[in-house]
Amino acid sequence: MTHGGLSKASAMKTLRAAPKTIARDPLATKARILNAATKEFASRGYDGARVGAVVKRARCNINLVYHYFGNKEKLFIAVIERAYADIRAHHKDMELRNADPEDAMRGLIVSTFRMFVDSPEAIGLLVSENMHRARHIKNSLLIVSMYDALLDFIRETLDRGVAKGVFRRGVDATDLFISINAEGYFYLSNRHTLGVILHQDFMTEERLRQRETFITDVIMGFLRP
Amino acid sequence: MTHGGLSKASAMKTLRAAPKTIARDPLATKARILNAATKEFASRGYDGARVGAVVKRARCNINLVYHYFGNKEKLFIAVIERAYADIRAHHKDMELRNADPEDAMRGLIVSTFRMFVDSPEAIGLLVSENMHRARHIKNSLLIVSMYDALLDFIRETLDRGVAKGVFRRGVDATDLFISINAEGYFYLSNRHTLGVILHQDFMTEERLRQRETFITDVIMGFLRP
Amino acid sequence: MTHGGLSKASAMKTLRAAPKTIARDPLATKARILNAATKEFASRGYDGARVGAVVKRARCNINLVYHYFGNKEKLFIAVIERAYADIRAHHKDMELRNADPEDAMRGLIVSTFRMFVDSPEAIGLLVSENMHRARHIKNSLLIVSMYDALLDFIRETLDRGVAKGVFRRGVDATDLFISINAEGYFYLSNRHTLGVILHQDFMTEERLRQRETFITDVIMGFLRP
Amino acid sequence: MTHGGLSKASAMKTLRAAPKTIARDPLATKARILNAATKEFASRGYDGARVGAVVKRARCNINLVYHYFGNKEKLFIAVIERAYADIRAHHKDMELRNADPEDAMRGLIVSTFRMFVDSPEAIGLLVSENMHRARHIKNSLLIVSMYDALLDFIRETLDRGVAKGVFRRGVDATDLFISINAEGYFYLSNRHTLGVILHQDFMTEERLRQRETFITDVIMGFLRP
DNA sequence: GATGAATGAGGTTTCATTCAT
DNA sequence: TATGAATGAAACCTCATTCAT
Repeated sequence: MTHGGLSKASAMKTLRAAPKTIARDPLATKARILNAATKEFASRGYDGARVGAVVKRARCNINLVYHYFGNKEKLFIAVIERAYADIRAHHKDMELRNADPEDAMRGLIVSTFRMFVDSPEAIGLLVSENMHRARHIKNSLLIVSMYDALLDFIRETLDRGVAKGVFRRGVDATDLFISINAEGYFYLSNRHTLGVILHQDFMTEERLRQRETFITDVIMGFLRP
Repeated sequence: MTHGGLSKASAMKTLRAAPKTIARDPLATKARILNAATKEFASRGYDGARVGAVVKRARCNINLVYHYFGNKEKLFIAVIERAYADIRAHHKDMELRNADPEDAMRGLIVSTFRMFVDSPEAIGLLVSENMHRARHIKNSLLIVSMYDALLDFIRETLDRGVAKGVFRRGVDATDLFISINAEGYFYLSNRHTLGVILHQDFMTEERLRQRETFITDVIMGFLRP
Repeated sequence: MTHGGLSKASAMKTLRAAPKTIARDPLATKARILNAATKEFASRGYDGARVGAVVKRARCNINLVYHYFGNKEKLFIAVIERAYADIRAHHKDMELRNADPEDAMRGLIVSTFRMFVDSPEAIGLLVSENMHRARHIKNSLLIVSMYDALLDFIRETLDRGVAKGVFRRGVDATDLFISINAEGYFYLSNRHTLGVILHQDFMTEERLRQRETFITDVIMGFLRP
Repeated sequence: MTHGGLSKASAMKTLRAAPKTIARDPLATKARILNAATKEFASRGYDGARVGAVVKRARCNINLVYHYFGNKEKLFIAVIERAYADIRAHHKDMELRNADPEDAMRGLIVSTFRMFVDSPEAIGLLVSENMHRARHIKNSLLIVSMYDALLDFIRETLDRGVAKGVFRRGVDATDLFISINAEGYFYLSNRHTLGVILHQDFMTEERLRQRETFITDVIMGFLRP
């Protein structure tokens, strides 16, 4: 997920007359709103987010938000739909790359962790959506079936590892998927409280590398036969 | 300055109405407020929580909240301080129980998971506190040093396991602590979105037992030499 | 932490009602608010003033006050800045009118008194601002230097009177300025308590004329060599 | 007026058992409340004053205020009645002291100014009472006739001065009384705004002496035949 | 006499949303 | 398309006052 950078391309097109308002480029405006909303919702949560803050960040009039997205809730839905799509896309190109089951698994672990690190909005949006009991994504057919392929990939990789004799038998793919995500998600989502009770800064590049290695060790160590 | 003259009626009519009291058990009232606030903050987050909802749950006048706790933020601090104390107490009596390092580690894993299961508020409060960048617990000396002993326990258990030849060498206690928490926390905190994308109900007793076993397997499997 | 589970209904129902607009003349609305606020603050003081009373007088929605002025305090600042500007403007056109020092001084005395009489808000606002230890005007560069020119005028008039032999020597311009204001201000600001202890109505046109004459006599009598 | 010191005498009696509460001396408690209320009302005005602040200053329970004084308004009335009595008492012993009319007049001028300087509460209370259109003192028979004697004294002194040839003829006693008060009152009540627009500190002992001299010069200079 | 719990009313402010241009 | 004025609802909080002990 690379929001905040998404609008750069279309923002290029905005260099024209300039009538008296900044941008007269509907698509760019809409993208700017979506990017701004992503940051706002991710960092403050749905309830903490202010549509006033979104329009400030997007440097546009508040009514454009309502014009393009209807209301706060629909704006939020647009935000998480795009976020989920980005997350899933992030995984897709990795799935078919490795023939070796151990490399494939290691790739998934690292890619999952790095996705959370590189897309700080992802966690914030997931937090919000869970606080609201997944009310929004529940109705999104797109999202509901988004992870079927990924689960298949995990299952298949596990099977190939077992067949090759490098993975233990009987590991549940769903639980494994959850664990792979959990190890990175919790580390990042709770970095502030963890920082306080563990007296560390968890966001230095060095510490992140240590965590990446640790997570890989945990999962791969567990998978050993 | 446009002229206007002094206004017609003077104010100073401050005679208010007479109330009629009901309860009259201060400790119980305060406890009721704290319990109600815990539920409200945990389920809605700090921003989503409404002081009005707290008093409704606590069946008391709204001003008692301000009488006893000052304001919404101080009430929230009181809530998380108690929550942290409860969580920590939950671990304390477990720490000294097992001589065997493997049993001790298994005990910690299970106890951590069950704590999250049995105290649904814990996760909600942690979520909120992290969304606000831990700004409340940062100033709580009590909380800041709360986990030092637990970390020592983990370190010592790891050492004993290594000495006994049942644990691998060189495992970082902090990362292990994070992983043990992550495995249960994420499963529960994200159960709603996970439920949607994985088509499962993660809160049945059976599924919870499965997860408990899985987490134990992951950590203990990883720790194998 | 007492257990309680997540609460029943989720929030996020933020659909508000639809309003029906009336006016639509922003400048007039803003002016109406400022005028109403001037009266309210002047007659009740800053603390006694109610934003609700302002909007009632201005016949507008309460939020427009916040839309245009930010908050109660900023509204108050806007009110006193305008009031000071009006007071000062009241004096300005008088300063250059008289070549004769005695006429000039008499003009200042009368004009000061009449300004207080004609702008009943002025006194109320000054009272309020002094009760709050001038904390609002302190930061107003405009107001801070507003009276420098008037003081120069007084100084110069005194000098010319001394040179002409009609004023006594050594009169402090600042103290004279204070006295000229004091004589009218106190008479008007304290008219209610004075009315009670002196058994008079101080606001009849006749009584006001008597006071005007008296003040002129006091100052000019004092200035005699 | 010497509030704030009034309770010292009766506070002496408080040195006894100390059951568990600070003072068990009703008179001292009542006096403490009255002194505290005087300061609070004087510095904040009626509307700005908080009965909570009064009880904090008086170090007593809030209900004692209601027990002794009924409510906020009655407390305020008690405060200004005592203040007026003190002001009047301040003048009384000066009235009969001087046989010489000029000395008597000078004495009144100085004594009035010093009364305002030494009793900072006096001005604050007068300000409040005038903002509320003298609502409270209007019904106080004591206060209504309090100044009759003082006015007589001024009239008589003026007459004696005219007879002696040192005062001008035809000066109105009421207006003179107002002016004598105005010169000191305004200087002190408006010292904050004056400080800002005139760039001076008006409360240094030196500046106060300068003002005292100036006021005396103004009135006595005016009274010259 | 003294205390602290409890209450109701209302005040300021925020915020999502819609109307009018 | 874009803008800013206008609106209603509700949130947090304060404060004077009274009840119960």
